[in-house]
Amino acid sequence: MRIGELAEATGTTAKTLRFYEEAGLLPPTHRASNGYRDYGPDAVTRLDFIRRGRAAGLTLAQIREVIDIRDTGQTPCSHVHALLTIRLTDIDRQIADLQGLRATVARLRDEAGQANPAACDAEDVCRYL
Amino acid sequence: MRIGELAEATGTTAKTLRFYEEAGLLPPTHRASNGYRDYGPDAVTRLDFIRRGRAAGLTLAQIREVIDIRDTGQTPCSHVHALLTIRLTDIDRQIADLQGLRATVARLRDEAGQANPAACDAEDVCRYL
DNA sequence: CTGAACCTTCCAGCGCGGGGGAGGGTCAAG
DNA sequence: CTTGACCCTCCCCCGCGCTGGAAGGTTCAG
Repeated sequence: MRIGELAEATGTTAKTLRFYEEAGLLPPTHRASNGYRDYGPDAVTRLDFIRRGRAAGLTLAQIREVIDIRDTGQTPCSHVHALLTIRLTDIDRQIADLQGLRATVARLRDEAGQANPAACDAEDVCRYL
Repeated sequence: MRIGELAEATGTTAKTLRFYEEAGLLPPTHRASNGYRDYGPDAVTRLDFIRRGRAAGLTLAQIREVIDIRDTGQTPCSHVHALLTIRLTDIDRQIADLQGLRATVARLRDEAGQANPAACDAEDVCRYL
């Protein structure tokens, strides 16, 4: 299949597919005699894999890591497990950070009171922040 | 005070201060006869304001908005209130997104099982993702 | 024959918040 | 007199994940 068909089949764009190839996420594929890229059906599988990784919040670099391991013939499962564990820790930290931030912002806002310009003093400062 | 002193006093760098001036967050300041920037003590106040805004997750553009309102002589309080309300909504959405993502990633990881290479098939896919 | 819809490469830019380093002036101490 | 610590402007670069556009080749329908 050609790049446009693959793009449509996987819900992405030809631009992105060329970018993925450049980034090492898709192997350089066979070219037809006219120079057009010619993809087999496994390209769809690989792109689905990439899409799922993205949806799990993995970076392209992390996904490429997994692909590289697999391409050396190893089973990347334990690596994926470790990656997802790290990702979970990250997410938990982000949630905790955001919850702390939420409390701070809520406090600042509630101290303000919507129509209380007196809380702004004459200096270069708004006491809300 | 000179730019390096101001940087040290506010826990930032001279580079960043020049960048803030360029971005309209710091007013172009008085220059000494040798061309060096010469800051008064209110620069520290303004930088603290900027730092607090950053800590609340506001973008430089949002902080500049507030500063611009204040610099036209108005009290930016109700604007700040609105800004923080929007920011709260954003944070809540981010937290919800992350909690959904956390559930997804945790499920993927727990399906994997740390030492279960059988979950990797021979195709270009790891069933964990 | 012409036009549209594909494809190719290469180069540029976004948004965000700066950082690196070149190439040069200035100033005080030793 | 020199050394070192500052300061100045200028322009380019980072990560991240693409996206847009120019300039050209190919293929197919009408």
